[in-house]
Order: sequence, then C-alpha cells, then structure tokens
Amino acid sequence: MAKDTKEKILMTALDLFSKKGYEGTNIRELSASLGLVKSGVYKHYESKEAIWNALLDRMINYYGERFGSVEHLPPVPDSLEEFVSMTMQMVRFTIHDEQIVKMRKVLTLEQYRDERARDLATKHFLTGLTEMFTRIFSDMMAKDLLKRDDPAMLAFAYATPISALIHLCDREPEKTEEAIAQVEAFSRHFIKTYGKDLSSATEGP
Amino acid sequence: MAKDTKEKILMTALDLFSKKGYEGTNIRELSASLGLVKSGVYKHYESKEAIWNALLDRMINYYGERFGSVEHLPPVPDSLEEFVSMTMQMVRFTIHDEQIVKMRKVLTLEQYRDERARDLATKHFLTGLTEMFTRIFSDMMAKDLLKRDDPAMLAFAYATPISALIHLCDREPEKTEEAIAQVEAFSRHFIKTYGKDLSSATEGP
DNA sequence: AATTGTAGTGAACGAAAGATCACTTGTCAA
DNA sequence: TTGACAAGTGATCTTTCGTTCACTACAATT
Repeated sequence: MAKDTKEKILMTALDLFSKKGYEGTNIRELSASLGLVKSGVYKHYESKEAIWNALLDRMINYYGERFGSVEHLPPVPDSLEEFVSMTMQMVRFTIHDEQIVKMRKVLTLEQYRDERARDLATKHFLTGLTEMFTRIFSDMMAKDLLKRDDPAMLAFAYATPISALIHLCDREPEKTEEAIAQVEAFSRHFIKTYGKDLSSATEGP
Repeated sequence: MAKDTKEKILMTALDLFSKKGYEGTNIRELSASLGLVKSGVYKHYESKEAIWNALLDRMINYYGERFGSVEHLPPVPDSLEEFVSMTMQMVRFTIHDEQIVKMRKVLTLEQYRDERARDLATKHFLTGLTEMFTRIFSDMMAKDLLKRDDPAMLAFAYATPISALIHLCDREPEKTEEAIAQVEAFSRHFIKTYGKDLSSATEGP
C-alpha cells in the first residue's frame, strides 16, 4: 500500500539520517534498505529534500503531541521518592525508545544546517524539559514537597544535567547503565538539597 | 610557504566542517576558500580523510594542552564573588573564541561517525569540565567557601547547566547575551545554595 | 649558472550522487 | 472485462564528487 511505503520511507530515512546525517545518506541506500530499487522512492517523494522536510514535519508534530500537550504531562508526584522514580521512568523511556533516540541524533546532526531542526533542538534539549519541570516544581512547592525557590531556576538546574546524561547515552550507548545510575544519584542529591523533609511539613509558626 | 598553506587548509577545513559537516564539505569549496585550485590541496594532504584526521589530531592536542594541563587550571577563587566572576570569564571566553566554537560544532556533528570525535566530545562537553570543577570545589570546601558535600556531584550539577547554555549559544548565537545572563543567574543561585556565608565561617562548636 | 625539489595550475577521469522516464505489473472501479 | 491509475522496475541522464597527472613557476642548493 502507498501509505505504508511512504511511512516506511520516513522511518528508514530517520534511521539512516540519525547514523550518517542527511548529506551522508544517499537515496540508493535508502531504497535498498526498503527492498526497492532507487527510483522507487521518487514515486512517493519528489526529492531527497522533500523526504527531509516530511521527516522534520513529522518530528515537530510528534514532539508537540508527545511533550507539548497537556494530557502527556506527568502527574505531579506526592512524595520526593515518587519524584525520583518519575524522573527515572522518564529517563529510561527516553533513552531506550529507539525512535526518540534517533530523533535526538538527527536534530543534533542537522541543527546548524536547518533552521527548523535548530529550533526543535533547543525546544527538545533545553526549553521544553525546563518548562515541564518548572510546572512540576511549582506544584511541588505548593504541596510543600520542595523548599520555596525560583521554580524555573530549579527546573533549569534539574533538567540540564539530566539532558547531558541523555546525550551521553546517545553518544556512547555502552555507558547507559552508568549514566542511569548517575541520573538517580543526581536526582537524590537534588531532593536532599531542595526537598522538604516530610516530617517537618507540619511545622508551623 | 608550505607550512603556512598546510595550516591554512586545516583552519579552513575546521571552518567548513563546523558549518556543513565533513560529508557536506567538498574539496573544491575548501580550495576556493583558500584561493587555490582544487588540486592544490592534494599537494599538502593526500585525501579529504587525511585532512579530517590531521584536524582531529590537532583538536585532541589542543584540548589536552588547553584544558588538560595543570598550568591552565584556573586559580581557586578566594571568595564566592570571585568564583562567579571566574565562571563568567571562562564562559565568555569559550563562547566568543571562534576556534573553540568551531571545535565544539565539529565534534557535535561528527560524534556518531568518528570514534575519536566521540571520545573528545564526551571529554569536552562533560567529563573534562566536571573534573575541573571537582578540583575547584574540593579546594573551595577546604577553604570553607562551600558547604561540605560531594565535590564531584556538585561539579556535575554546576558544569552541565553551563554546558547546556554554551551549546545553546553555538546553536543560536543571537541568544548569546541572554544565555550569558542566565549563566550568571545560575551561578549566583548555585552559590546561594551551596556557598558558605563568610560571616558564619568563623562559627565554631 | 645549473639543478633539483616543491607549491600551485588546469584539464581530465572514474565513481557516485540525485533525478528522470518509458515501461511493467497489479488493483480496483466502472 | 476493461480501463485507469498507482506502485515498482531498470536503464539512463546530468551533475558533482574525490582524485590524478602532466605541466609551469619559482626558490633554494650545489
């Protein structure tokens, strides 16, 4: 079916682009990976660049749905321990989901060449994560799980070290276990610094 | 002179590779940027890949000298304010030095393709910075400028947000001023959290 | 002054790239 | 059953790539 092939082309392109970059990937190899002859691709996309643009559209869309929408916001944790495990769950997912790994790699490789990739990279790697944690931290402060502080600053201080470890896993997958352990250690250190001990939550003037 | 041209080839290659990547750069453009004809390059390097390898050697060397040697370690600050300004000075330098910006971009673009680039990227973006701050924080704790804590963990928590902002500047240079301001805000927040107020430094049991 | 080595030239080559086109096959609607 | 259209094929085109080579110009060595 047509839709099927078009879809497969995008997924194969994502795979190849994430490994060798846009320039490093050629149509022949893309076609061969799909089990068709080189010209076959042109029945579905008019050019290599058209494939790239469709893939970027797809990624922008995917990001908006997956990370930008309200229903996909993680629930605000009820305890600091739950906050740690929520973090770990998010990190494990984003490190092991092949599609997302490939998306990050493609954005990394094309960020200086393509403006839309650049914008999505900043969102994906920095601002998106930070905004998400800003909301979570605001709520956690309201719930007296965190000390009162600037939630955006805490979110930035929390999101970027985790992001750095995710990038490390993308770059050196053999260090994944080590990196995950470091995320957990960092998360626990973070709540030790900024978290409010529950036993003191009932303190009052 | 021969040495001159060889050097210029490397610098031009760094420039082009950092903008369009290794695959996206061709010898004709490289030669033209140098004011010679395409075949001229082959008098100095036997192939495009040889240029790449020489450039990587150079970068590895440069990194080792500039960031790996003892004499280039920043002096341990005598006050928290001095620590902030040392941070700002480092960040301003690394963001504005064109060579270093290009080095980071090249490492970013080639990290999945070339093992040596991958290793240097991890060193440059993560472990090197963290180790440097680990030493600084150890000394600052000994000097009673910082609360006693795990210096490596603090270094990681300090280095990675700054690294994230440096990457942002590489990606979107128009946000440089904003990013620098955020580095300073982060640095001040950090010392507010982990720094020891000097007035309490003379406290005793 | 003669020689030799080297930086740079310009034409050319073969391979590989993106893309086109006439053609075959298969599916579904009329 | 037939006609039409979409999916896939294979040969082919053009461009661009990395690279080679015979050649020139010039600087340093003998």
